[in-house]
Amino acid sequence: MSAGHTAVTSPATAPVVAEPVIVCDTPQDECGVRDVLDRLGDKWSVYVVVELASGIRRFKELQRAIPGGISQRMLTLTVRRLERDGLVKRTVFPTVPPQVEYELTEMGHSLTHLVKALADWSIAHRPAIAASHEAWDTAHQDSDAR
Amino acid sequence: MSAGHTAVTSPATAPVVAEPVIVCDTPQDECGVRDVLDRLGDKWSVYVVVELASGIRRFKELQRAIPGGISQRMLTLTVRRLERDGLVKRTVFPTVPPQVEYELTEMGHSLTHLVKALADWSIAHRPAIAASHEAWDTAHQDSDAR
DNA sequence: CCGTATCCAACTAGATACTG
DNA sequence: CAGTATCTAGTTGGATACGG
Repeated sequence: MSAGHTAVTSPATAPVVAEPVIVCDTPQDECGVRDVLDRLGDKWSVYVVVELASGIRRFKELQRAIPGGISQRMLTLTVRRLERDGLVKRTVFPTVPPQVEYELTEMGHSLTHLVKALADWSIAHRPAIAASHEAWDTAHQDSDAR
Repeated sequence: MSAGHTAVTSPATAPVVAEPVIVCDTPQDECGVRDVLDRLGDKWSVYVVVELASGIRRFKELQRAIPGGISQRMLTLTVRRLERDGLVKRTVFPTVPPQVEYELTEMGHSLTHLVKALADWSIAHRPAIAASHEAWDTAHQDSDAR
């Protein structure tokens, strides 16, 4: 195609977009990304999904396994929400003392694939992000905070 | 066999785990999923990334394009954070009036692939989740506080 | 046009105590 | 053991006004 000629409107000339820019059809409607994020974006849901990905867990087991120490209240809320979403199945055994088991549903398991992808990306780019942080902080230590 | 009598130890018998249960090596350390989620889990970051996936945008363009109407404050905070993370590149043109352009970095573009995966999952499972919600609500409209 | 600063409302999450 | 209820602290996000 013809070389650069009239880039009147914007100072930027090259689109630079290397990839096919995959996203979605309707930028105005957030395509549904928000849905998943509203589900996993909270503080604990991911931990529960990750732990449950390894198998069936009881309430207390779940609580102990989750790093950071989740409170009973938050674990209950999180697990209830996941159950309502159909990602987790809750089974109550009418024993004494009571026993409740949690496990991922099929849909819940399919989510673990996404979580895995997220983790992979995170680990792969962690050094780059850390470097970017340092560069930014260095460049802004005078004008920014303090 | 015997009726509900002594199911003391563990009522669950079969592991039921169909998939290879892919997640990560260290369940105790959240594997790094939290990192990405802390980045995308907020209210606006994803919208910015999605919009920027289509090309270079100016501040005002970004603000107008984002559904729901983001405030200047939040757009600034969001975009600054993404810049610090190395996902977005910010270019200032010393013109009058000032002009600032935002675009995804290479790393930012790689993130759009994840966002796409998230969107796909969301759209694919949206009906199932909605159905689950309805079922749950119906089953709990009596015992739960509406 | 592109922000920054300040104040304030809303939501989220923790600690604690109590129930079945 | 597995929750529920209540109260409170911390964080997030919006509105507005002002500055470069």
